[in-house]
Amino acid sequence: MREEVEGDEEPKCFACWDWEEQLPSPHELMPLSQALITPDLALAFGIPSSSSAPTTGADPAPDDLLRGPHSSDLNGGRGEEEPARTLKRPRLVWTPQLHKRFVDAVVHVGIKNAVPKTIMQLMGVDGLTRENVASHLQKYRLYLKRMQMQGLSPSSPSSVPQPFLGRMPVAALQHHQQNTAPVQLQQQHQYYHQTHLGHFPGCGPGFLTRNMQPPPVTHRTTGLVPGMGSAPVPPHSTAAAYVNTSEWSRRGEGGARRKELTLFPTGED
DNA sequence: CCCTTAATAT
DNA sequence: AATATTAAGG
Repeated sequence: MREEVEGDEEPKCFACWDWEEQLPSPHELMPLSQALITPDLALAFGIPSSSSAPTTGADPAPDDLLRGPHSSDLNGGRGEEEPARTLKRPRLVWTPQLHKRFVDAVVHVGIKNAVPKTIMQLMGVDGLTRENVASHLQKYRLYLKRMQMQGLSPSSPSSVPQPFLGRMPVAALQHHQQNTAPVQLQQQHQYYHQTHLGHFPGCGPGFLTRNMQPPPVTHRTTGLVPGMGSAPVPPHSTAAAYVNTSEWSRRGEGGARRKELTLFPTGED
């Protein structure tokens, strides 16, 4: 079923935002919780853009990218949106901001209710799919599990000998009320006011430490990783590992990497 | 149907 | 390596 369509490269690459240098400080660029996806994609997928009406959800029809023969209907009776045919959405890039939002949502509802759908809704990032979240959640859980294991591994031959991390700051796993759910779920940006979870290891020495973009370290000192809230970054530790960077411009030799979707919430942080 | 997990693909 | 997708089981 997976047929791939090759050869849709886009000459444009926004790979170089220099927001690190000069953020438009005036006010937020976006009102709140508005996902940024390339317009092309938004249209192509008929993703409900809160800003512009999805034109009846059907298809505005520009199909720049897909020259598809717009067959009347293919969904045999299922009159749904079908622009998404043959199109692959770019891989989602979990930026620290996005991840933060994810973690906040998880913590907010408590582990028990933290299922993909709910998380997705709470995050209120449009363009985010349940699969996106599910996949991330799966990984996130593995991460948490490892964290726990380190805490209590009395005699496991295979216990990971991590030099650091002698504790298990995993807060989400245990506490948090059995939130039966007063969580308001609406549709649009649903970023509840974040529960001042003062600190939470959104990402530790193993999670999102990769494509971390250097946050606007204007005056915030500390190499705080946006994704981990204000985790107790060891004063001298390796926390610095995040300065990575832009894989955007490196890593791949020839030139054409896959398109990536970096939708991100207006980082309200 | 949705969720979870593991395995696998890209 | 990070995500996506799928398969299988609940």
